[in-house]
Amino acid sequence: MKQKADLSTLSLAILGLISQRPLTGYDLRKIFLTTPMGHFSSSPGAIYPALRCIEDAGWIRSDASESRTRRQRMVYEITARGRNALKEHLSQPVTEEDVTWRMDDLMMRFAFMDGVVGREMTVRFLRDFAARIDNHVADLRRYFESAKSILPACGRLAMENGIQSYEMNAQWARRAIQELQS
Amino acid sequence: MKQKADLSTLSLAILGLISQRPLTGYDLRKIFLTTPMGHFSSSPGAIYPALRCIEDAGWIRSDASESRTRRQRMVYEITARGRNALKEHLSQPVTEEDVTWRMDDLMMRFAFMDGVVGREMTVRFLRDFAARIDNHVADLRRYFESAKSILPACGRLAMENGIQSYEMNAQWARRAIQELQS
DNA sequence: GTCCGCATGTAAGGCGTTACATGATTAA
DNA sequence: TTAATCATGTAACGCCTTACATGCGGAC
Repeated sequence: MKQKADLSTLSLAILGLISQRPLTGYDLRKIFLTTPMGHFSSSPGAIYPALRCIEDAGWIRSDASESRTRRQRMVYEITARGRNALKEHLSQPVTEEDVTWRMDDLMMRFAFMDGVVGREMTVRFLRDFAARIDNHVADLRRYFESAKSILPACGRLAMENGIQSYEMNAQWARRAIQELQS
Repeated sequence: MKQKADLSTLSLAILGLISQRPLTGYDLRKIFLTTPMGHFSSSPGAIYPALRCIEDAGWIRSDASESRTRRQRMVYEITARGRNALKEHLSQPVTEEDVTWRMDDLMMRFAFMDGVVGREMTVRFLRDFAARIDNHVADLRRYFESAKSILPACGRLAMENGIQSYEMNAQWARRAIQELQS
């Protein structure tokens, strides 16, 4: 009943952050509250249960020695199994469904690749990402061409916004590849 | 206990679609399954309860006369109160929080403005939208400048993606204003 | 008369939100 | 010693998801 095969976006954010350096739950809260990372989630009622769940899976461990004072501060660090789980999760291929429904999740996956999956895998991810988006944009354009004559003005503009968002992401990915390879 | 002051994104989508023409629950499902509208939601377990809830609020009504056969097909149409509620909801000012956490919702609001709030209000919405985004982008850039030296490569690129997404939206809004005024 | 598609729903569960509870440590 | 801040958590609820249940009508 534990062992969730895949990570929720929040769990991924938490595991990713802890993979970069040991953190307490409170540190995580501060990060979510004070940086754009918080775009994805937020506060105690979500973070502490998720932390517990990730700990139960054996992916993080609270290191008592980190807390010099006798305070009840749980400093979590990633375990070897946790790093493997993260690596495997970040190595999943980019699917059509990911692009259609989970763009935020894809971007989160990308954001934590440094030091976990290697430069080559990162570039492959970006290439797949861009290619999947190209396909998806082609689908959207097909739909758009068939529907635009019956769409009201705002509906049409909103749809154009959606298409442009995807196109911007594909362009960004191709620029990112250049930058990572330079 | 009913009377939810504001609409969930799904309820807004449903009310907006029904405001354009009478629809059954099944029609809505088909729209969500076969068009990019479905990006926001999906299937029976969400749609039928939401429909019931909107009906209980008095915003839509099932018109028995629409079903020629004696089948159990509920054709819903918007009521005068529903149109008012929709109009009021779409007239809400764009807040900093909307831009930070509910961009999807904002785009949905925009998409249903035709025939509900008038061209002038629509243009005002877009102007506010663009201005709020400009502010938000300024905040993000400030953060980015202070953090980029310590961010790992992928984290930095992901952050740039976020900023560019917002900028694209502001540009889109300004183009949309031109188009609506021409 | 059987099967498929139309059409509406319910049940259980996941995951996040808001609001509240609780206690330890530090600064005044 | 009192208040603010650090730090962790629980309870109730909202809303969506997946999976299943049900029953009518038309095509063959």
